[in-house]
Amino acid sequence: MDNKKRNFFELPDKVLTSLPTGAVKDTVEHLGKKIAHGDYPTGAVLPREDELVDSLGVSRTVVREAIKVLCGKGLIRTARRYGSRVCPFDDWNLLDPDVIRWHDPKSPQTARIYAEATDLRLIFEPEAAALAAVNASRSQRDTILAAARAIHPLDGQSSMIGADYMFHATILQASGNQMLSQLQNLIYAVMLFSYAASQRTPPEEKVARRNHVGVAEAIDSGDAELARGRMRDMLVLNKAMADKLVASTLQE
Amino acid sequence: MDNKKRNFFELPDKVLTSLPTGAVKDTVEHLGKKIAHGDYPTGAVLPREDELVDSLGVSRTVVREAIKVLCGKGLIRTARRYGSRVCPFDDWNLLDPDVIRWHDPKSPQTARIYAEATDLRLIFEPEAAALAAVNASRSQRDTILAAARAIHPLDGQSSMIGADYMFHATILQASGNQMLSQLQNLIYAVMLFSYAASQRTPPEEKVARRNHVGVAEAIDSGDAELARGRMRDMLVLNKAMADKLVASTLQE
DNA sequence: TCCTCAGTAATTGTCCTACAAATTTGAAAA
DNA sequence: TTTTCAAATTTGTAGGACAATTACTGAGGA
Repeated sequence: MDNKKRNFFELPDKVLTSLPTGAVKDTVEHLGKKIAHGDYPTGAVLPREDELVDSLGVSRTVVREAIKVLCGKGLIRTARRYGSRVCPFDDWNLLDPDVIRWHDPKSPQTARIYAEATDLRLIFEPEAAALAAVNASRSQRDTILAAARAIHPLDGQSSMIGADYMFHATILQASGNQMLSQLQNLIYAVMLFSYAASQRTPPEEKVARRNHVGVAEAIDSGDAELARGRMRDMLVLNKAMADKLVASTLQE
Repeated sequence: MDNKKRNFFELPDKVLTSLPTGAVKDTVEHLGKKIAHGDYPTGAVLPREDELVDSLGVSRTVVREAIKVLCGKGLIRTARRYGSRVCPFDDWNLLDPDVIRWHDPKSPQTARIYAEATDLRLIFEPEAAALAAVNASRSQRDTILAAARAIHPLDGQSSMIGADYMFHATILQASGNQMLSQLQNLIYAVMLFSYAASQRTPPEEKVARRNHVGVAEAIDSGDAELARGRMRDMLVLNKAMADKLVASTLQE
């Protein structure tokens, strides 16, 4: 079966703000990113609605609907005569797909967030792998195996991330737990960050691929214990690299 | 120190939709609950904006802003000439505090969700306890201990839930991981469901209290391994009860 | 100088109307 | 039966008016 396409696993280029394409979506994205990037620090007041109308070139209707969406995600809070203030970070819906996606992968400020996300992965993913070993369907097992084997450094970074993401996302889905499955957004963000922040060396890539295949085979064989252990080992290694990366990013 | 107030741990009666109080918030809550309760099944089309204007007695502006917020949480999707359809359940932001809160604790339909949430708790709470044993501040350890000891069946259900919630929420906060901490919404929802669906017997309550205090003392002593183990044991027991409850709820 | 209090101004909240854009529907034609 | 095209319908955007709330200002008094 050598005729299988190399670039099989595509990155989800289309992001999924469930808002319809249009001015409101664009405005939400624009403001959401600016806030997540720290352009407006905690407690800062956003420009008035009128000013946003002028600067963004949309109607007040659009500005208001966008602001309401951001309120719903906990990023800002509005009050009459006061304006729109940026909420303290604790109040943000950090697990919201959009909020996760809006963090700037290239910003050192968000390195801390990715460190926490990596810790979370270390908690969830071994269990997800164990559940997947039991619950995965035939086709899911195939996808996981194929994705693991598709991690070829030769194919370019985009293809690698695509396969890597598909591997982890499918395991979460195969766990059979829908809430667990939603954490794939987190994994995706962590991946973008780590790929953006560091180039892995070819030997590291080779190890990564072997580890992924090992996990996939354990899941395929239905061995929950083995799958959990291998996933944990892989992520521990991952976390060690992430911590080193975060430390170097923060000290700059 | 017997003069400490019994009803010390209050339930968070005020819900925290970060939307300002007003017509928009009310409309979001109204529609969000109806959708989460299954009044509009997947793929169903919501009433037109005009009809909502009439039936809810608010302006179209308000209806539209509310709908946009719900779009942002993945509950619905809008299109010109088509209306607002309810998205498939997979697309909902199941970890959004509001979405979690909107599930009807008394509906048997949502029992499945709470089963999944209970599984999730079993995954992350033992680790949170272990982290808390290491990272908790002095006052956090005190709060955890006090909350565990405040689980008195005599004080009434509301007070019990309050103490129970404070116990688990403080542990998550003390873990030092902000994303982990946000899962306290999940715990709160599970708690409301289980307390609403079943009355625990006094002996069960006594066991529950002893278990909580055991975890709290392990955290207080800084023994991460012990804390993890005790939390897991407690939750395994909890899950057994939850599964029994879900089974009986579903077969009705 | 500092405090109190009432008035004023500023900002978001709600309502309304009008029109644009897109897409389903249905009828007409090949 | 299939294709094409027009019409009707529903959400999307724009913009204006006023209400409600509250931060700010300044006058007056202690």
